[in-house]
Amino acid sequence: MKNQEIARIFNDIADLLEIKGENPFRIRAYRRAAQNIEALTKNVEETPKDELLKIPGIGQDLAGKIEEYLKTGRLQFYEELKKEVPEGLSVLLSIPSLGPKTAKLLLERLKVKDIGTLEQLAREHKLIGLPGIKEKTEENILKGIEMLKRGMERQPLGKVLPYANDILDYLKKKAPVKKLTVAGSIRRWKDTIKDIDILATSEKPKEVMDTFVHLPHVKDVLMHGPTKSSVIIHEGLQVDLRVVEEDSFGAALAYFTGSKEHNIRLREMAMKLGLKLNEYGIFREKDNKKIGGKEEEDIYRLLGLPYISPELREDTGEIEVAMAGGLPKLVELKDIKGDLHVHSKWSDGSHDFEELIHEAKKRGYEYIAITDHTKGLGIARGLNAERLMEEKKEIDAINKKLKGFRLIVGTEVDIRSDGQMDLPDDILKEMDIVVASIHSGFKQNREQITRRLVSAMRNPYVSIIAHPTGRLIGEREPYDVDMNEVLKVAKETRTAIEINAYPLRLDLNDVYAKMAKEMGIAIVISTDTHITNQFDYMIYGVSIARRAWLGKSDILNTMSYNSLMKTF
DNA sequence: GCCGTTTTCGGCCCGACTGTTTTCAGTCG
Repeated sequence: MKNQEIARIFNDIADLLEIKGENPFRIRAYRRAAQNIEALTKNVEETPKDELLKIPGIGQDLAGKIEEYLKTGRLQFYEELKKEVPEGLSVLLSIPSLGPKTAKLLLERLKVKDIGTLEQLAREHKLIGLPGIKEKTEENILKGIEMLKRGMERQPLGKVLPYANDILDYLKKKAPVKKLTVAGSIRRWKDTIKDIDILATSEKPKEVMDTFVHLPHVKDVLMHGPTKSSVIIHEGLQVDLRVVEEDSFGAALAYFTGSKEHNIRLREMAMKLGLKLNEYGIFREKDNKKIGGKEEEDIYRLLGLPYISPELREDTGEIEVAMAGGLPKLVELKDIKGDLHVHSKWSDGSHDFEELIHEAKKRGYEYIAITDHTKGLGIARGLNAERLMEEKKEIDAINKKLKGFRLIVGTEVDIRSDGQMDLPDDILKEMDIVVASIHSGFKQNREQITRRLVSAMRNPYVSIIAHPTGRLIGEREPYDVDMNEVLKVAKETRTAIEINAYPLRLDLNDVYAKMAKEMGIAIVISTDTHITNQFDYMIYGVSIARRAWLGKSDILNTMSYNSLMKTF
Protein backbone atom coordinates (compact mmCIF):
# COMPACT_ATOMS: atom_id res chain seq x y z
CA MET A 1 0.00 0.00 0.00
CA LYS A 2 1.31 3.40 -0.95
CA ASN A 3 -0.96 5.30 1.48
CA GLN A 4 1.84 6.21 3.88
CA GLU A 5 4.16 7.14 1.04
CA ILE A 6 1.70 9.60 -0.45
CA ALA A 7 0.89 11.05 2.96
CA ARG A 8 4.58 11.67 3.52
CA ILE A 9 4.97 13.41 0.18
CA PHE A 10 1.99 15.67 0.84
CA ASN A 11 3.42 16.56 4.23
CA ASP A 12 6.79 17.28 2.61
CA ILE A 13 5.10 19.53 0.09
CA ALA A 14 3.39 21.37 2.94
CA ASP A 15 6.79 21.94 4.60
CA LEU A 16 8.31 23.21 1.39
CA LEU A 17 5.40 25.53 0.66
CA GLU A 18 5.64 26.83 4.21
CA ILE A 19 9.26 27.80 3.75
CA LYS A 20 8.41 29.48 0.48
CA GLY A 21 5.87 31.56 2.40
CA GLU A 22 2.95 30.29 0.35
CA ASN A 23 -0.74 30.72 1.15
CA PRO A 24 -1.27 29.13 4.59
CA PHE A 25 -4.59 27.66 3.51
CA ARG A 26 -2.98 25.88 0.62
CA ILE A 27 -0.48 24.45 3.08
CA ARG A 28 -3.28 23.36 5.37
CA ALA A 29 -4.97 21.66 2.45
CA TYR A 30 -1.88 19.50 1.85
CA ARG A 31 -1.58 18.64 5.53
CA ARG A 32 -5.23 17.73 5.81
CA ALA A 33 -5.02 15.58 2.70
CA ALA A 34 -1.90 13.87 4.06
CA GLN A 35 -3.66 13.04 7.27
CA ASN A 36 -6.69 11.65 5.54
CA ILE A 37 -4.62 9.49 3.21
CA GLU A 38 -2.76 8.16 6.22
CA ALA A 39 -6.03 7.30 7.92
CA LEU A 40 -7.54 5.84 4.77
CA THR A 41 -8.80 2.32 5.34
CA LYS A 42 -8.54 1.33 1.70
CA ASN A 43 -5.52 0.68 -0.41
CA VAL A 44 -5.10 3.91 -2.33
CA GLU A 45 -3.84 1.92 -5.31
CA GLU A 46 -7.17 0.14 -5.49
CA THR A 47 -9.23 3.30 -5.04
CA PRO A 48 -10.68 4.84 -8.22
CA LYS A 49 -10.62 8.59 -8.70
CA ASP A 50 -14.29 9.19 -7.91
CA GLU A 51 -13.71 7.40 -4.59
CA LEU A 52 -10.64 9.52 -3.88
CA LEU A 53 -12.76 12.64 -4.38
CA LYS A 54 -15.04 11.50 -1.58
CA ILE A 55 -12.18 11.66 0.92
CA PRO A 56 -12.51 14.87 2.93
CA GLY A 57 -9.93 17.39 1.82
CA ILE A 58 -9.17 15.73 -1.52
CA GLY A 59 -10.34 17.62 -4.59
CA GLN A 60 -9.67 17.39 -8.33
CA ASP A 61 -6.11 18.66 -8.04
CA LEU A 62 -4.91 16.37 -5.26
CA ALA A 63 -6.74 13.37 -6.67
CA GLY A 64 -4.89 14.07 -9.92
CA LYS A 65 -1.58 14.28 -8.08
CA ILE A 66 -2.26 10.94 -6.39
CA GLU A 67 -3.02 9.35 -9.74
CA GLU A 68 0.10 10.83 -11.28
CA TYR A 69 2.25 9.43 -8.49
CA LEU A 70 0.68 5.98 -8.66
CA LYS A 71 1.03 5.88 -12.43
CA THR A 72 4.53 7.28 -12.86
CA GLY A 73 6.12 6.74 -9.46
CA ARG A 74 6.91 10.43 -9.13
CA LEU A 75 5.21 13.79 -8.75
CA GLN A 76 6.36 16.56 -11.06
CA PHE A 77 5.17 19.35 -8.77
CA TYR A 78 7.00 17.83 -5.80
CA GLU A 79 10.25 17.35 -7.74
CA GLU A 80 10.21 20.97 -8.88
CA LEU A 81 9.47 22.21 -5.41
CA LYS A 82 12.43 20.27 -4.05
CA LYS A 83 14.68 21.96 -6.59
CA GLU A 84 13.51 25.39 -5.48
CA VAL A 85 14.08 24.90 -1.77
CA PRO A 86 17.56 23.84 -0.64
CA GLU A 87 17.67 20.34 0.74
CA GLY A 88 17.94 20.25 4.51
CA LEU A 89 16.20 23.55 4.99
CA SER A 90 12.96 21.88 5.94
CA VAL A 91 14.85 20.16 8.75
CA LEU A 92 15.17 23.62 10.32
CA LEU A 93 11.42 23.59 10.81
CA SER A 94 11.80 20.71 13.22
CA ILE A 95 13.68 22.99 15.62
CA PRO A 96 11.25 24.05 18.35
CA SER A 97 10.56 27.80 18.32
CA LEU A 98 11.87 28.10 14.78
CA GLY A 99 9.17 28.40 12.17
CA PRO A 100 8.94 29.04 8.44
CA LYS A 101 9.41 32.80 8.67
CA THR A 102 12.68 32.50 10.53
CA ALA A 103 13.86 29.64 8.34
CA LYS A 104 13.26 31.74 5.26
CA LEU A 105 15.01 34.72 6.82
CA LEU A 106 18.03 32.60 7.73
CA LEU A 107 18.26 31.23 4.21
CA GLU A 108 17.94 34.58 2.50
CA ARG A 109 20.21 36.62 4.74
CA LEU A 110 22.80 34.11 5.93
CA LYS A 111 22.46 31.28 3.40
CA VAL A 112 21.77 28.84 6.24
CA LYS A 113 20.82 25.49 4.79
CA ASP A 114 21.33 23.03 7.62
CA ILE A 115 21.31 22.75 11.37
CA GLY A 116 25.09 22.46 11.75
CA THR A 117 25.69 25.82 10.06
CA LEU A 118 22.91 27.42 12.04
CA GLU A 119 24.30 26.18 15.32
CA GLN A 120 27.77 27.52 14.53
CA LEU A 121 26.43 30.93 13.49
CA ALA A 122 24.32 31.13 16.64
CA ARG A 123 27.31 30.28 18.83
CA GLU A 124 29.32 33.02 17.15
CA HIS A 125 26.39 35.41 17.75
CA LYS A 126 26.05 36.07 14.06
CA LEU A 127 22.27 35.85 14.09
CA ILE A 128 21.93 38.98 16.19
CA GLY A 129 21.11 41.96 14.10
CA LEU A 130 18.81 40.20 11.70
CA PRO A 131 15.37 41.79 11.81
CA GLY A 132 13.61 40.68 14.97
CA ILE A 133 16.52 38.67 16.33
CA LYS A 134 18.42 39.62 19.48
CA GLU A 135 20.22 37.67 22.22
CA LYS A 136 17.13 35.92 23.53
CA THR A 137 16.00 34.60 20.15
CA GLU A 138 19.49 33.36 19.44
CA GLU A 139 19.56 31.62 22.81
CA ASN A 140 16.19 30.03 22.08
CA ILE A 141 17.38 28.75 18.73
CA LEU A 142 20.38 27.10 20.40
CA LYS A 143 18.09 25.68 23.06
CA GLY A 144 15.80 24.36 20.34
CA ILE A 145 18.71 22.67 18.58
CA GLU A 146 19.70 21.04 21.86
CA MET A 147 16.16 19.79 22.37
CA LEU A 148 16.06 18.41 18.85
CA LYS A 149 19.37 16.62 19.38
CA ARG A 150 18.17 15.06 22.61
CA GLY A 151 15.37 13.62 20.57
CA MET A 152 11.85 14.75 21.33
CA GLU A 153 10.39 11.71 19.68
CA ARG A 154 6.92 10.45 20.28
CA GLN A 155 6.84 7.94 23.12
CA PRO A 156 4.52 4.97 23.60
CA LEU A 157 1.29 5.80 25.40
CA GLY A 158 1.91 3.01 27.90
CA LYS A 159 5.14 4.68 28.99
CA VAL A 160 3.73 8.21 29.08
CA LEU A 161 0.48 7.56 30.92
CA PRO A 162 2.17 6.74 34.26
CA TYR A 163 4.20 9.99 34.07
CA ALA A 164 1.01 11.92 33.39
CA ASN A 165 -0.79 10.32 36.30
CA ASP A 166 2.11 11.06 38.61
CA ILE A 167 2.05 14.74 37.66
CA LEU A 168 -1.71 14.82 38.18
CA ASP A 169 -1.26 13.35 41.67
CA TYR A 170 1.30 15.99 42.57
CA LEU A 171 -0.84 18.84 41.30
CA LYS A 172 -3.87 17.52 43.12
CA LYS A 173 -1.91 17.51 46.37
CA LYS A 174 0.11 20.70 46.01
CA ALA A 175 -1.89 23.15 43.90
CA PRO A 176 -5.28 24.79 44.52
CA VAL A 177 -7.03 22.95 41.67
CA LYS A 178 -10.65 21.87 41.54
CA LYS A 179 -11.07 19.83 38.38
CA LEU A 180 -7.97 18.22 36.95
CA THR A 181 -7.69 15.96 33.92
CA VAL A 182 -5.43 14.89 31.08
CA ALA A 183 -6.46 16.06 27.65
CA GLY A 184 -4.67 16.05 24.29
CA SER A 185 -3.59 12.90 22.52
CA ILE A 186 -3.55 10.94 25.78
CA ARG A 187 -7.27 11.48 26.16
CA ARG A 188 -7.70 10.45 22.55
CA TRP A 189 -5.64 7.32 23.37
CA LYS A 190 -3.22 7.75 20.51
CA ASP A 191 -0.66 4.93 20.53
CA THR A 192 2.25 7.35 20.76
CA ILE A 193 2.41 10.68 22.54
CA LYS A 194 4.46 13.79 21.90
CA ASP A 195 3.41 15.85 24.89
CA ILE A 196 1.28 15.61 27.97
CA ASP A 197 -1.62 18.07 28.06
CA ILE A 198 -3.27 18.78 31.38
CA LEU A 199 -6.35 20.90 32.06
CA ALA A 200 -7.32 22.29 35.44
CA THR A 201 -9.92 24.60 36.88
CA SER A 202 -8.99 26.89 39.73
CA GLU A 203 -9.84 30.20 41.32
CA LYS A 204 -6.13 30.83 41.77
CA PRO A 205 -4.62 30.07 38.37
CA LYS A 206 -1.40 31.93 39.09
CA GLU A 207 -0.67 29.76 42.12
CA VAL A 208 -1.34 26.64 40.07
CA MET A 209 1.10 27.81 37.42
CA ASP A 210 3.79 28.60 39.96
CA THR A 211 3.41 25.19 41.59
CA PHE A 212 3.49 23.50 38.21
CA VAL A 213 6.73 24.98 36.94
CA HIS A 214 8.42 24.04 40.23
CA LEU A 215 7.36 20.38 40.29
CA PRO A 216 10.27 18.00 40.95
CA HIS A 217 9.62 16.44 37.52
CA VAL A 218 10.54 19.67 35.77
CA LYS A 219 13.83 19.96 34.00
CA ASP A 220 13.23 23.08 31.96
CA VAL A 221 10.52 25.75 31.80
CA LEU A 222 9.56 26.69 28.25
CA MET A 223 6.69 29.00 28.99
CA HIS A 224 5.22 30.40 32.18
CA GLY A 225 2.12 32.54 31.83
CA PRO A 226 -0.85 33.27 34.06
CA THR A 227 -3.13 30.58 32.57
CA LYS A 228 -0.81 28.46 30.44
CA SER A 229 2.62 27.00 31.05
CA SER A 230 4.87 24.47 29.35
CA VAL A 231 7.74 22.52 30.83
CA ILE A 232 10.08 19.72 29.84
CA ILE A 233 10.25 16.88 32.36
CA HIS A 234 13.27 14.69 33.03
CA GLU A 235 11.95 11.93 30.77
CA GLY A 236 12.26 14.43 27.90
CA LEU A 237 8.57 14.99 27.35
CA GLN A 238 6.86 18.35 27.12
CA VAL A 239 4.01 18.94 29.55
CA ASP A 240 1.47 21.72 28.95
CA LEU A 241 -0.87 22.91 31.67
CA ARG A 242 -3.84 25.15 31.04
CA VAL A 243 -6.08 26.62 33.74
CA VAL A 244 -9.56 27.98 33.10
CA GLU A 245 -12.57 28.87 35.22
CA GLU A 246 -15.09 26.22 36.16
CA ASP A 247 -17.65 27.70 33.80
CA SER A 248 -15.37 27.12 30.80
CA PHE A 249 -14.27 23.60 31.68
CA GLY A 250 -16.22 21.82 28.93
CA ALA A 251 -15.13 24.16 26.17
CA ALA A 252 -11.54 24.07 27.39
CA LEU A 253 -11.62 20.28 27.58
CA ALA A 254 -12.84 20.07 23.99
CA TYR A 255 -10.26 22.61 22.87
CA PHE A 256 -7.40 20.96 24.74
CA THR A 257 -8.34 17.41 23.73
CA GLY A 258 -8.12 18.23 20.05
CA SER A 259 -7.19 17.11 17.65
CA LYS A 260 -6.29 20.49 16.28
CA GLU A 261 -7.89 19.58 12.97
CA HIS A 262 -11.07 18.40 14.67
CA ASN A 263 -11.23 21.71 16.54
CA ILE A 264 -10.81 23.70 13.36
CA ARG A 265 -13.75 21.87 11.83
CA LEU A 266 -15.91 22.52 14.90
CA ARG A 267 -15.04 26.21 14.82
CA GLU A 268 -15.84 26.43 11.13
CA MET A 269 -19.20 24.85 11.83
CA ALA A 270 -19.80 27.31 14.64
CA MET A 271 -19.07 30.23 12.32
CA LYS A 272 -21.62 29.03 9.81
CA LEU A 273 -24.22 28.89 12.56
CA GLY A 274 -23.48 32.46 13.64
CA LEU A 275 -21.56 31.22 16.66
CA LYS A 276 -18.03 31.53 17.91
CA LEU A 277 -16.19 28.68 19.59
CA ASN A 278 -13.05 29.01 21.70
CA GLU A 279 -11.65 27.46 24.87
CA TYR A 280 -13.86 29.65 27.03
CA GLY A 281 -17.17 28.61 25.61
CA ILE A 282 -19.52 28.84 22.69
CA PHE A 283 -20.87 32.34 21.99
CA ARG A 284 -23.49 34.03 19.82
CA GLU A 285 -21.72 36.15 17.23
CA LYS A 286 -24.19 39.05 17.29
CA ASP A 287 -24.11 39.93 21.00
CA ASN A 288 -21.18 37.79 22.17
CA LYS A 289 -23.46 36.08 24.68
CA LYS A 290 -22.14 32.81 26.01
CA ILE A 291 -24.62 30.01 25.43
CA GLY A 292 -22.61 27.02 26.62
CA GLY A 293 -19.25 25.59 27.57
CA LYS A 294 -19.45 24.33 31.14
CA GLU A 295 -19.84 20.79 29.85
CA GLU A 296 -18.14 19.31 26.82
CA GLU A 297 -21.50 18.00 25.65
CA ASP A 298 -22.74 21.61 25.28
CA ILE A 299 -20.36 22.21 22.41
CA TYR A 300 -21.53 19.30 20.28
CA ARG A 301 -25.19 19.83 21.12
CA LEU A 302 -25.10 23.52 20.15
CA LEU A 303 -23.42 22.66 16.87
CA GLY A 304 -26.19 20.19 16.14
CA LEU A 305 -23.96 17.16 16.54
CA PRO A 306 -24.16 14.06 18.69
CA TYR A 307 -21.37 13.77 21.25
CA ILE A 308 -18.19 12.54 19.60
CA SER A 309 -15.88 10.39 21.75
CA PRO A 310 -12.33 11.70 22.12
CA GLU A 311 -10.92 8.61 20.39
CA LEU A 312 -12.66 9.61 17.16
CA ARG A 313 -11.64 13.26 17.08
CA GLU A 314 -9.10 13.25 14.28
CA ASP A 315 -11.05 14.92 11.47
CA THR A 316 -10.86 11.75 9.45
CA GLY A 317 -14.55 11.69 8.67
CA GLU A 318 -16.10 11.55 12.14
CA ILE A 319 -17.77 14.94 11.75
CA GLU A 320 -19.43 14.06 8.46
CA VAL A 321 -20.62 10.73 9.84
CA ALA A 322 -21.82 12.37 13.06
CA MET A 323 -23.86 14.87 11.03
CA ALA A 324 -25.52 12.00 9.22
CA GLY A 325 -26.24 10.35 12.57
CA GLY A 326 -24.10 7.33 11.72
CA LEU A 327 -21.55 7.15 14.53
CA PRO A 328 -21.17 3.62 15.89
CA LYS A 329 -21.69 2.79 19.53
CA LEU A 330 -18.11 2.10 20.53
CA VAL A 331 -16.99 -0.97 22.43
CA GLU A 332 -16.28 -0.45 26.13
CA LEU A 333 -14.02 -2.22 28.58
CA LYS A 334 -17.03 -3.67 30.39
CA ASP A 335 -18.13 -5.41 27.16
CA ILE A 336 -15.06 -7.64 27.23
CA LYS A 337 -15.93 -11.10 28.55
CA GLY A 338 -12.54 -12.76 28.42
CA ASP A 339 -8.95 -12.73 27.24
CA LEU A 340 -7.89 -15.02 24.41
CA HIS A 341 -4.11 -14.74 24.66
CA VAL A 342 -2.67 -15.63 28.05
CA HIS A 343 0.59 -17.33 29.03
CA SER A 344 1.02 -19.55 32.07
CA LYS A 345 3.94 -21.08 33.95
CA TRP A 346 3.86 -23.91 31.45
CA SER A 347 5.80 -21.62 29.08
CA ASP A 348 7.11 -18.15 29.92
CA GLY A 349 4.22 -16.88 32.05
CA SER A 350 4.63 -16.29 35.78
CA HIS A 351 1.46 -17.85 37.14
CA ASP A 352 -0.32 -21.15 37.44
CA PHE A 353 -3.90 -21.65 36.32
CA GLU A 354 -5.47 -20.98 39.73
CA GLU A 355 -3.85 -17.56 39.96
CA LEU A 356 -4.82 -16.69 36.40
CA ILE A 357 -8.40 -17.76 36.99
CA HIS A 358 -8.58 -15.75 40.20
CA GLU A 359 -7.32 -12.59 38.50
CA ALA A 360 -9.53 -13.06 35.45
CA LYS A 361 -12.62 -13.47 37.62
CA LYS A 362 -11.67 -10.31 39.50
CA ARG A 363 -11.97 -8.49 36.18
CA GLY A 364 -15.42 -9.90 35.56
CA TYR A 365 -14.33 -12.33 32.84
CA GLU A 366 -16.17 -15.52 31.95
CA TYR A 367 -13.22 -17.22 30.30
CA ILE A 368 -9.57 -16.97 29.34
CA ALA A 369 -7.65 -18.93 26.77
CA ILE A 370 -4.37 -20.45 27.85
CA THR A 371 -2.10 -19.98 24.85
CA ASP A 372 1.40 -20.99 25.78
CA HIS A 373 4.26 -20.86 23.31
CA THR A 374 5.35 -23.81 21.22
CA LYS A 375 8.74 -25.47 21.10
CA GLY A 376 10.23 -23.27 18.36
CA LEU A 377 10.42 -20.54 20.96
CA GLY A 378 13.01 -22.20 23.15
CA ILE A 379 13.76 -18.99 24.98
CA ALA A 380 10.15 -18.89 26.17
CA ARG A 381 10.20 -22.54 27.26
CA GLY A 382 7.84 -23.35 24.41
CA LEU A 383 5.94 -26.63 24.65
CA ASN A 384 6.39 -29.63 22.41
CA ALA A 385 3.44 -31.75 21.34
CA GLU A 386 3.66 -34.03 24.32
CA ARG A 387 3.85 -31.23 26.89
CA LEU A 388 1.01 -29.34 25.23
CA MET A 389 -1.20 -32.40 25.45
CA GLU A 390 -0.28 -32.75 29.13
CA GLU A 391 -1.25 -29.12 29.63
CA LYS A 392 -4.56 -29.77 27.90
CA LYS A 393 -5.23 -32.67 30.21
CA GLU A 394 -4.66 -30.50 33.25
CA ILE A 395 -6.90 -27.74 31.90
CA ASP A 396 -9.65 -30.25 31.14
CA ALA A 397 -9.47 -31.49 34.71
CA ILE A 398 -9.68 -27.98 36.13
CA ASN A 399 -12.63 -27.11 33.91
CA LYS A 400 -14.58 -30.00 35.36
CA LYS A 401 -14.36 -28.33 38.75
CA LEU A 402 -15.09 -24.76 37.58
CA LYS A 403 -18.50 -23.15 37.70
CA GLY A 404 -19.35 -20.09 35.62
CA PHE A 405 -15.84 -19.82 34.26
CA ARG A 406 -13.92 -21.63 31.56
CA LEU A 407 -10.31 -22.09 30.68
CA ILE A 408 -10.09 -22.40 26.93
CA VAL A 409 -7.49 -24.86 25.68
CA GLY A 410 -5.19 -23.13 23.26
CA THR A 411 -1.68 -22.45 22.09
CA GLU A 412 0.26 -19.62 20.54
CA VAL A 413 1.82 -21.63 17.79
CA ASP A 414 4.98 -20.21 16.28
CA ILE A 415 4.94 -19.62 12.54
CA ARG A 416 8.35 -20.87 11.50
CA SER A 417 10.51 -18.95 9.09
CA ASP A 418 9.55 -21.33 6.27
CA GLY A 419 5.85 -20.79 6.95
CA GLN A 420 5.33 -24.17 8.61
CA MET A 421 3.38 -24.34 11.88
CA ASP A 422 5.61 -25.29 14.79
CA LEU A 423 3.31 -28.22 15.73
CA PRO A 424 1.60 -30.75 13.47
CA ASP A 425 -2.06 -30.45 12.53
CA ASP A 426 -3.11 -33.50 14.56
CA ILE A 427 -2.01 -31.64 17.70
CA LEU A 428 -3.47 -28.26 16.69
CA LYS A 429 -6.71 -30.06 15.98
CA GLU A 430 -7.01 -30.90 19.67
CA MET A 431 -7.03 -27.22 20.68
CA ASP A 432 -10.17 -25.12 21.21
CA ILE A 433 -8.35 -22.16 19.72
CA VAL A 434 -5.02 -21.74 17.96
CA VAL A 435 -3.32 -18.38 17.99
CA ALA A 436 -0.57 -18.15 15.39
CA SER A 437 2.20 -15.60 15.28
CA ILE A 438 5.65 -14.71 14.05
CA HIS A 439 8.55 -14.51 16.50
CA SER A 440 11.56 -14.83 14.26
CA GLY A 441 12.86 -13.95 10.82
CA PHE A 442 11.70 -10.36 11.10
CA LYS A 443 14.20 -9.35 8.46
CA GLN A 444 12.67 -11.48 5.75
CA ASN A 445 11.37 -9.65 2.72
CA ARG A 446 7.80 -8.60 2.16
CA GLU A 447 6.91 -11.58 0.06
CA GLN A 448 8.33 -14.12 2.51
CA ILE A 449 6.69 -12.62 5.60
CA THR A 450 3.36 -12.26 3.84
CA ARG A 451 3.56 -15.84 2.62
CA ARG A 452 4.20 -17.08 6.18
CA LEU A 453 1.12 -15.32 7.54
CA VAL A 454 -0.98 -16.45 4.61
CA SER A 455 0.02 -20.07 5.06
CA ALA A 456 -0.84 -19.85 8.76
CA MET A 457 -4.29 -18.51 7.93
CA ARG A 458 -4.82 -21.27 5.38
CA ASN A 459 -4.17 -23.85 8.09
CA PRO A 460 -7.66 -25.12 9.01
CA TYR A 461 -6.93 -25.08 12.74
CA VAL A 462 -5.53 -21.57 13.10
CA SER A 463 -8.22 -19.33 14.61
CA ILE A 464 -6.40 -16.04 15.25
CA ILE A 465 -3.33 -14.21 13.98
CA ALA A 466 -1.65 -12.48 16.91
CA HIS A 467 0.27 -9.20 16.77
CA PRO A 468 0.06 -9.24 12.99
CA THR A 469 2.73 -6.65 12.15
CA GLY A 470 5.27 -7.49 14.85
CA ARG A 471 6.02 -3.92 15.83
CA LEU A 472 7.37 -2.85 19.22
CA ILE A 473 6.73 0.86 19.46
CA GLY A 474 9.96 2.78 19.77
CA GLU A 475 12.02 -0.43 19.71
CA ARG A 476 11.31 -2.41 16.59
CA GLU A 477 9.70 -1.43 13.32
CA PRO A 478 6.95 -3.69 12.02
CA TYR A 479 8.23 -6.36 9.70
CA ASP A 480 7.71 -5.70 6.02
CA VAL A 481 4.35 -7.24 5.32
CA ASP A 482 1.60 -6.71 2.76
CA MET A 483 -1.26 -6.09 5.18
CA ASN A 484 -3.66 -5.58 2.31
CA GLU A 485 -3.03 -9.18 1.25
CA VAL A 486 -3.05 -10.49 4.83
CA LEU A 487 -6.45 -8.96 5.52
CA LYS A 488 -7.87 -10.28 2.25
CA VAL A 489 -6.82 -13.81 3.15
CA ALA A 490 -8.11 -13.36 6.71
CA LYS A 491 -11.48 -12.49 5.23
CA GLU A 492 -11.40 -15.43 2.85
CA THR A 493 -10.31 -17.99 5.45
CA ARG A 494 -12.45 -16.44 8.21
CA THR A 495 -9.43 -16.07 10.44
CA ALA A 496 -9.76 -13.58 13.28
CA ILE A 497 -7.16 -10.86 13.71
CA GLU A 498 -5.85 -9.77 17.09
CA ILE A 499 -5.49 -6.31 18.51
CA ASN A 500 -2.66 -7.02 20.90
CA ALA A 501 -3.19 -4.73 23.87
CA TYR A 502 0.36 -4.86 25.21
CA PRO A 503 1.20 -1.13 25.26
CA LEU A 504 4.41 -1.47 23.26
CA ARG A 505 2.65 -3.51 20.61
CA LEU A 506 -0.87 -2.14 20.05
CA ASP A 507 -0.85 -4.31 16.98
CA LEU A 508 -3.07 -4.11 14.89
CA ASN A 509 -2.94 -0.36 15.06
CA ASP A 510 -6.06 1.79 14.74
CA VAL A 511 -5.94 2.21 10.95
CA TYR A 512 -5.52 -1.49 10.18
CA ALA A 513 -8.15 -2.41 12.77
CA LYS A 514 -10.63 -0.08 11.09
CA MET A 515 -9.70 -1.54 7.73
CA ALA A 516 -10.30 -5.05 9.07
CA LYS A 517 -13.71 -4.09 10.40
CA GLU A 518 -14.73 -2.54 7.10
CA MET A 519 -13.70 -5.75 5.34
CA GLY A 520 -15.87 -7.76 7.71
CA ILE A 521 -13.02 -9.51 9.49
CA ALA A 522 -13.58 -10.70 13.06
CA ILE A 523 -11.36 -9.03 15.63
CA VAL A 524 -10.23 -10.10 19.09
CA ILE A 525 -8.64 -7.88 21.71
CA SER A 526 -6.06 -9.75 23.80
CA THR A 527 -3.44 -8.77 26.34
CA ASP A 528 -0.77 -11.43 25.79
CA THR A 529 -0.54 -11.55 29.58
CA HIS A 530 2.59 -13.07 31.15
CA ILE A 531 2.10 -11.55 34.64
CA THR A 532 -1.37 -11.07 36.03
CA ASN A 533 -1.26 -7.28 36.32
CA GLN A 534 -0.90 -7.28 32.54
CA PHE A 535 -4.57 -8.24 32.34
CA ASP A 536 -5.09 -4.52 32.95
CA TYR A 537 -3.59 -3.72 29.55
CA MET A 538 -6.99 -4.61 28.10
CA ILE A 539 -7.98 -0.93 28.28
CA TYR A 540 -5.23 -0.07 25.77
CA GLY A 541 -6.56 -2.62 23.32
CA VAL A 542 -10.12 -1.45 23.81
CA SER A 543 -8.98 2.09 23.15
CA ILE A 544 -7.32 1.12 19.88
CA ALA A 545 -10.58 -0.59 18.96
CA ARG A 546 -12.50 2.58 19.79
CA ARG A 547 -10.11 4.64 17.69
CA ALA A 548 -10.87 2.16 14.91
CA TRP A 549 -14.61 2.83 15.28
CA LEU A 550 -15.27 -0.71 16.51
CA GLY A 551 -18.43 -1.64 18.35
CA LYS A 552 -19.13 -4.54 20.65
CA SER A 553 -20.37 -6.73 17.82
CA ASP A 554 -17.11 -6.36 15.88
CA ILE A 555 -15.16 -8.06 18.65
CA LEU A 556 -15.32 -11.78 19.32
CA ASN A 557 -14.31 -11.72 22.97
CA THR A 558 -17.36 -9.68 23.89
CA MET A 559 -19.34 -12.88 23.32
CA SER A 560 -20.33 -15.39 25.93
CA TYR A 561 -18.31 -18.58 26.08
CA ASN A 562 -20.89 -20.67 24.25
CA SER A 563 -21.32 -18.28 21.33
CA LEU A 564 -17.58 -17.82 21.09
CA MET A 565 -16.92 -21.54 20.82
CA LYS A 566 -19.38 -21.83 17.97
CA THR A 567 -17.38 -19.33 15.91
CA PHE A 568 -14.04 -21.15 16.12
C1' DG B 1 -5.99 23.67 -2.51
C1' DC B 2 -10.75 22.83 -0.79
C1' DC B 3 -15.45 23.91 -0.58
C1' DG B 4 -20.69 25.62 -0.86
C1' DT B 5 -29.43 24.70 2.80
C1' DT B 6 -25.99 32.24 2.86
C1' DT B 7 -21.15 31.49 -1.95
C1' DT B 8 -18.59 27.94 -8.10
C1' DC B 9 -15.34 32.90 -5.98
C1' DG B 10 -13.85 34.35 -1.83
C1' DG B 11 -13.70 32.87 2.05
C1' DC B 12 -10.76 29.57 5.04
C1' DC B 13 -10.25 28.89 13.83
C1' DC B 14 -8.74 31.02 17.72
C1' DG B 15 -6.09 32.52 21.50
C1' DA B 16 -1.70 32.28 24.84
C1' DC B 17 2.86 33.41 25.30
C1' DT B 18 7.37 35.34 24.01
C1' DG B 19 10.50 38.60 22.32
C1' DT B 20 10.94 42.45 19.97
C1' DT B 21 8.43 45.68 19.66
C1' DT B 22 5.80 51.18 21.42
C1' DT B 23 1.32 47.95 18.88
C1' DC B 24 2.91 43.48 16.80
C1' DA B 25 4.80 39.22 14.47
C1' DG B 26 6.07 34.63 15.06
C1' DT B 27 5.28 30.20 16.96
C1' DC B 28 2.60 26.82 18.97
C1' DG B 29 -1.24 23.82 19.80
